[in-house]
Amino acid sequence: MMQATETQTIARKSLHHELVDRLQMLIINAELAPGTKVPEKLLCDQFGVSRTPLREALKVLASVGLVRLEPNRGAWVTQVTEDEVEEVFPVLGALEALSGELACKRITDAEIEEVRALHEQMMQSYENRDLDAYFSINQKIHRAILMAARNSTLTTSCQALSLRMQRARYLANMTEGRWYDAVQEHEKILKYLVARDGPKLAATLLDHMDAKRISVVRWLQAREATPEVS
Amino acid sequence: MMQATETQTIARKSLHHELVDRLQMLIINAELAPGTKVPEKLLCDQFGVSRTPLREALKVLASVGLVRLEPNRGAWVTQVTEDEVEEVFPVLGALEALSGELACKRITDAEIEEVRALHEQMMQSYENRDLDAYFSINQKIHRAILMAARNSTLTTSCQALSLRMQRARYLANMTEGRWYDAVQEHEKILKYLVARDGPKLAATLLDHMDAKRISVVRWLQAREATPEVS
DNA sequence: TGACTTAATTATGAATTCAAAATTACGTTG
DNA sequence: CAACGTAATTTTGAATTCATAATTAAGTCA
Repeated sequence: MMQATETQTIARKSLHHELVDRLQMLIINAELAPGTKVPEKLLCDQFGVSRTPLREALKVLASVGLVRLEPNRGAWVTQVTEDEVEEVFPVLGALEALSGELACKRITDAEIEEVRALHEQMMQSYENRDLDAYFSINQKIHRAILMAARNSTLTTSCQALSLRMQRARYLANMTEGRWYDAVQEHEKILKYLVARDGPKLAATLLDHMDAKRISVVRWLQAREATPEVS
Repeated sequence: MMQATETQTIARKSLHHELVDRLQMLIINAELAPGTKVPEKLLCDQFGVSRTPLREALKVLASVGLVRLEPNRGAWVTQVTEDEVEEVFPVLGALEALSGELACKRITDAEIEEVRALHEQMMQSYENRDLDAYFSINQKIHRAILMAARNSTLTTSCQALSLRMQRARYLANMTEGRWYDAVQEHEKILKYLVARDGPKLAATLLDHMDAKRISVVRWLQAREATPEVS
């Protein structure tokens, strides 16, 4: 009746587009380690593609800052630096604040219920001290608010910057105290979303992002002071 | 003593990077018309390059939304739609507001003087009803504020979105009334920058962008109602 | 003539090839 | 044996080639 769906899935996007996604994943999960060279040949073999589409994908990744292209020396996975964090988080904050603002105007009751459900799941993860689950749900909440803003340009911009900050689980570092604070912030986020109070939600998201920035910078600084672990 | 600088300049960036810039220019100046197909072969001939680097450049341009890639049907120059304008301007507004906020914290007295000089030039252009000069200087002012914010991520994000809105001189359409208002807004922008009043500057830039959005949408709507001119 | 097939042509996506640059391996000399 | 210089190897950037999909042109039949 129909071909295997996998064939369709692979055929759906062009090769280079598929590769952009795959490479992004590898970089975010630090399977391609920050600061290392992108092993072009190896990846071609692994994905079973030629260098042409892979290199096309690398150009795209370079344009969003996930890799750096050095003339005649290939592509290198970029590292998250303190300077970069200080730059990206304020921008991300402004964009998330806008998403909150817009979401309050456009979100449906059903969508609010979805966020509430996610929020409760997240709280459960907090109780269980299950950091992986907490982060996964956390991201879903932010994405849900972004979706409710009904602005694909905003979505794209936000996600591009988020990706850069998501690398190597940098965000997964939380002290007990920071985790508690983050949870409190999320209570406010839900409250203002339910109340559809745009300005207050925007302000809270901005604070939330700023607190995250401080936490990440602190961790990077501690990391820097520590001798490199293999 | 040294090679011709042009050789250096050409050698500095890779071919695909150079092509990204060139194609961007062609699209912004509508030499590649919105809605038309990107003439791959012709451009290769004109630039004297093979398809490989040109196609790499097209993938990058697609990722920022200046072209759309249709599977097996090539690259098409995207059109500025009303929906897109309604999406992009709020995001650009949030980013410019942030740039104003940050600029007030970081701008030097010398830089403020530069902006003031640009502002005066722009006013002169307004007196002379020289729209081209006005727009050129206008952009320089916004860029100067952006530079003063000292945030390259913000700069990149802003410029990517600005590019999309700059296409085909859409912004160059102004009624006499809108032009007057824009000039008033710019007086406020300068005033708050000089006073280093971040919040007020941010708010003014936001309003400025919103007014621009309305003006552009109005023009697009009028355009839509008009039978197509060659 | 005008709609529909089918064949020729062209354009696209991706693999391959090739020249030039960078890296590595090796040998030489102080 | 350590530093330098040179040759072999690998990698990179870009041109070329090739299979396939899309478009155009030509031919057929009502």
